[in-house]
Amino acid sequence: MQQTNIVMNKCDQCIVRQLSSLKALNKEEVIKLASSKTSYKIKKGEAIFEEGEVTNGVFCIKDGVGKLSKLSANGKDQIVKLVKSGELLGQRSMISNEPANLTAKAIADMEVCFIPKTEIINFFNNNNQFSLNLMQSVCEDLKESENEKIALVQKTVKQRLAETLLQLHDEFGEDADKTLKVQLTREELAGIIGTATESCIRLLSDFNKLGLIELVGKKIMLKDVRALKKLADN
Amino acid sequence: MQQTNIVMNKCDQCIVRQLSSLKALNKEEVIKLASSKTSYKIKKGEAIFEEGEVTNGVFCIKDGVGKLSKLSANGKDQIVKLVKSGELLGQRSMISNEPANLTAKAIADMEVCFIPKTEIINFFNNNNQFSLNLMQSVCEDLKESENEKIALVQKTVKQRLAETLLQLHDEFGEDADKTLKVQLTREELAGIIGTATESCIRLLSDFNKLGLIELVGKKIMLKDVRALKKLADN
DNA sequence: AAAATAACATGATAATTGTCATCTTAAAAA
DNA sequence: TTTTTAAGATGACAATTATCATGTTATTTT
Repeated sequence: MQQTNIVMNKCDQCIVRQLSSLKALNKEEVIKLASSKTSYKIKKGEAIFEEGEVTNGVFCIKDGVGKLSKLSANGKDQIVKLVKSGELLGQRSMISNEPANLTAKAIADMEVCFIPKTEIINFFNNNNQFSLNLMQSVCEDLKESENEKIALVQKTVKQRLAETLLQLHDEFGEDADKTLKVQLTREELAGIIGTATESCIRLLSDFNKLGLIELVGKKIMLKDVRALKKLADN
Repeated sequence: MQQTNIVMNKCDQCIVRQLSSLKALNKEEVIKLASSKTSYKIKKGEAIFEEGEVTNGVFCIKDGVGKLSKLSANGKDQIVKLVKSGELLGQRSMISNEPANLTAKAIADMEVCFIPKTEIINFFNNNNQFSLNLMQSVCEDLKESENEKIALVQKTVKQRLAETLLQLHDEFGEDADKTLKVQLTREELAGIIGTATESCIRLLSDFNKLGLIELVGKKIMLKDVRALKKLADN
């Protein structure tokens, strides 16, 4: 009794439980979840899963930041999405019954839990609110992906960089020194906006000269959010 | 009794019922469906719904071809997805409880049925197989969107055109004269691959000269599928 | 601390793609 | 059928972006 309580609390108070589709689970379900999950620590740069791998479950992100990306023929890494604590990972391929379409790697040290597919399917079939949540989460991803697809075509690299900087600021916030909290290399930033690393660096340098941002070493501080917004929207 | 049978058969034998998530519905549910749906005919060029519109339900495509697109600031129409008979339309915004993110227009004369949201939610909550199907359908869209997003960045316009021609051939097949069955204008084709109309026309002309395709008036015939595949995959 | 490596930066140049102008042909409207 | 409009085609040119080369500055590793 004592033990189940401890285990339950572990999942019950978890940030993922509070923010993701899992918030729809009832006490009993959370207890089941806690007993079937396994925890991992993943160091910056390491992979959670790789493209083509069969995951057979989803990953809860307790802490850290990760990237979902695909390697191209010419060796460039196109980043499809960043994920942070509170989110679930690998929902799509689990539901589609397919190997992972993308590689998931840690950008900052991560703590994740793995939940086996059988558990998720069970929740999906028996908890309408959970299945609706999961559905809405995938729908949200779809909308975002479609809009990014459109932006890739309709906006210039400069516009996309401005837009991405604003998004990173919105989603991850800033450090005490007012710089962006997510620590991306220029190469990774280029991978998000879909351009060459040099182009990205050059534009950051331009933005810096124009006073839109300030480069503090490798870190980036947004100086003129209004102008960046204007630039992003053309 | 006689009447319910007739109505039920109408939906029961419909191609959408056979191909979409709706295949999971049982007899009773199909009867409910048939009594709540409304049918429309939509002429080529007309809209089913427009961006920003609240649809409050999904559309079944009984016949015809449609495009989901978004108009850019400079007046260009980026096509996100083509839809054909047997598919459902507007699932995402219905589930997300949001106005439509994209505009849906007919590319060829269409017959569609509208199913109100209340019905779909009802099926979703009471029929596990239906909700799983719907989920998988959205997941499939997501995977496709992500892969297209990656292709948009990692491939040249030439490669994307080759790829798109092959996809159109795969998905819609060819007419008796061996030309592609979907009748897209050059502008629409350009909207799919995400390029300027002139660039698209120029590349089609190049492909023609290289013997990869043949231009029969406005129609396109694939002549060398193998070479097109090689080009698309780089 | 020294050496090695990775990340950042910038110039020079080439390739790709977009824009504008003009023309032809096909389709729709009068 | 004639007129008008839309779609397709092609050239000339400009803008954007990628690539290659090279140098500098931070990080790691030894």
